Amino acid sequence: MTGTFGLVTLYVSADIKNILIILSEKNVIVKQKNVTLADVARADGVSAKTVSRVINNTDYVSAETRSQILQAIDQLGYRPNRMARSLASNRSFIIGLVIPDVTNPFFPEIMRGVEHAALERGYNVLVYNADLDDQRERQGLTLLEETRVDGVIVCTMKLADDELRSCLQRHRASVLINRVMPGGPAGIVRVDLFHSMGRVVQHVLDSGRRKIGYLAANRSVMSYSSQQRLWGFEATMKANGLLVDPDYIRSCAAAVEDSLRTARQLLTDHPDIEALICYNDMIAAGALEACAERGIPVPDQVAVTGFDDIMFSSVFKVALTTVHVPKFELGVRAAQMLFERIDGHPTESEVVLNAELLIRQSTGPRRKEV
Amino acid sequence: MTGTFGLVTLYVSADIKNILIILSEKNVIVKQKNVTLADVARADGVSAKTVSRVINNTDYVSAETRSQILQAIDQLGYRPNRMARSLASNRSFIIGLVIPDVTNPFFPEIMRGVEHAALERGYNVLVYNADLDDQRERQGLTLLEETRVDGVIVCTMKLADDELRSCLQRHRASVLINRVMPGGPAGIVRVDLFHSMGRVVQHVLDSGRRKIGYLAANRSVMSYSSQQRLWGFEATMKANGLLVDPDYIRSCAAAVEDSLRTARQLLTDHPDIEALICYNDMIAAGALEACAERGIPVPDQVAVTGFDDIMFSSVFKVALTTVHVPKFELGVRAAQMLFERIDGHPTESEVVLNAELLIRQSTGPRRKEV
DNA sequence: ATGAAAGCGCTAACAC
DNA sequence: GTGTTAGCGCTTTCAT
Repeated sequence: MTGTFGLVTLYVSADIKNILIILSEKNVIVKQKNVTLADVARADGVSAKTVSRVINNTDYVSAETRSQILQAIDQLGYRPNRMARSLASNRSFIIGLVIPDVTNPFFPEIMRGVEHAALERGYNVLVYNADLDDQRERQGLTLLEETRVDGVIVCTMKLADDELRSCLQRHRASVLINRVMPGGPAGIVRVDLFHSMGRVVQHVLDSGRRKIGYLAANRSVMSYSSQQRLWGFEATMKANGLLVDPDYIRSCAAAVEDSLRTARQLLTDHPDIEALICYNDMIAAGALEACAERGIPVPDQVAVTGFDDIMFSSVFKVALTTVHVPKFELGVRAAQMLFERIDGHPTESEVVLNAELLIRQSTGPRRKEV
Repeated sequence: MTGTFGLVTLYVSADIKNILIILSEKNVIVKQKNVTLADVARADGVSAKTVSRVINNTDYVSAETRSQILQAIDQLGYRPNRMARSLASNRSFIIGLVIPDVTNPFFPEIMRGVEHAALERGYNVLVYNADLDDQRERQGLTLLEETRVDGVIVCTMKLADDELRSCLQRHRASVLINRVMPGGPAGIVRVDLFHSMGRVVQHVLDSGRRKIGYLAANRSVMSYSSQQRLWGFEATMKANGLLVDPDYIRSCAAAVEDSLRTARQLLTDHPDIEALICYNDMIAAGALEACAERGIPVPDQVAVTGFDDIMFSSVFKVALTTVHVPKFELGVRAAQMLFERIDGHPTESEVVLNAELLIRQSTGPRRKEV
């Protein structure tokens, strides 16, 4: 083929589809696109297998051959095709991570933990954000299966036990974060949501408050995590001889806007409320806003608590009392547990990490004179 | 093969490696693992290609055959292998998204936009979080290349122009968010960072303030985005006949903790400061904290501004004046632009979306009596 | 220490 | 409408 581009005439003999022509100011670079293992092998006069040995660091290859191959790889701009590699080896070195909502700062921290542990082991992480939609949860799990990831880490979701179990069953290995599944195929890494919420509630009751509102997070179905926290609340109330009026429990989406609306309504319906216990920090942010709007002093009149200890909980209108959950660590441990399972040597089936009550300004003694 | 498990004797004739035996309380389920297209075809007595037609919805297949195949797929639990599919078709239907920091709520919103647009087009999104590390940025771009994604969307990063250009060059299609690259291979979707920051500064100056501190975000290298915002600040100061004292400009990591430290120091060094202009909302959160610690009233004594309008900026100690950036939209447009490029019909090379000054409580008239 | 051949699961380009 | 034949780019046997 002959073509004239500006002042340059190119003579190209190879397959035209595989040629990449780069024109910069002073020079013309003709490169082959889609360079394959075979191309590298050909350039070096060795077999494909030898090149494969070099890029995978398996078996011995003479130092000389190796460096020559490395050089050719660099020169040709070769990048191994992961798809082909996975297909042939039946291993993708990718793990999947399904999270319900990236916009909740709780999950990005888990992501970071998973990534950290994965990178260390030479794995890559494919993150799927379900965006609070249970249809998307299904889609994510299916996509990851089609991608033939080596394993999946799933954060607490709305999928029912049965469906989730059968989804996980289909994966080579799986780990659940903050969700239990007795007799399920998955490893479990979690904190004790029930008792942690209990500690929050006890802390609030200890300051002499009795009329307690609860802001729950649930749309259609209640997740395991919503359930545990709510039960923790109820159990602690009961343990203190207090009745829980169902009208003091409201639910909303785990987002600032929605919880603000819900908190407003609750405060209007029950102006005598002395504390707002929230499912998580995002909801607590809305609760604090609602109090601020109404000029309700926190904690002098109303105490507010969150859960998770997201990065921003200390800079809210009032620094938030919450439960510090080791998010990064949760991610790291989940990944490690997954690798054990991928390798076929699971040592533990469940790990419970510590979560600690973190007392800041949004709780404390009630000042009656208000 | 014959094996005795408990009371059950199994006679299995197929390849033992491909058998999955599920023992539940009452029954034994023998399933084939790793079901392939060929298995489905065999079960139905049709050719592989016909099955392929059904799962891809290409060409016509008689309704009867189709429903039979669908049934067999369901019964066998078949899941197409994306790796094999990509390898054969040279299309992955995956796009890559590289973001610098998931823990900054700015990026999750972009993610959602990209995902939204991608899902609509049948694409999946592989997110790579560089975790504020330029080495990780490289790794991400390389991983995506090895994965043979159909295109990449890259959010403003620290990689130098030359290196980024050559990375993008290697991809089939690419779009940059909030970063320009003249003559580069990538499409561009951005907001006008320079002028938006200018508007923020003008707004602050208009309230009569003159001693302005600037909290920049940069570690080793300044990103395009850091640069634009800083320049916007400097240009507006100059346009108002004000000198910028370099010691009023400090830089820190874009995280609450670090900006708190930096803001403290700046306020100590220059107690006469009247405003803190921040690179983004996360840094502004730290600035507000520093003011709160010192009992400095905002905005009566010091005004504080952010940039991005992250979800939490309205619930900070003082509701933050900031620039509302259409994050979701940025993601959607970037994805759409990428698809045009993947399809080989790019219509636009650069799109500039509107960003608006959002005035909340952290700015306003200075109250001299303080 | 290196190579040859087969095949991973799928799609593409043709047949029929 | 449906089947056949080749690969896609790599790893795996098994040779040598």
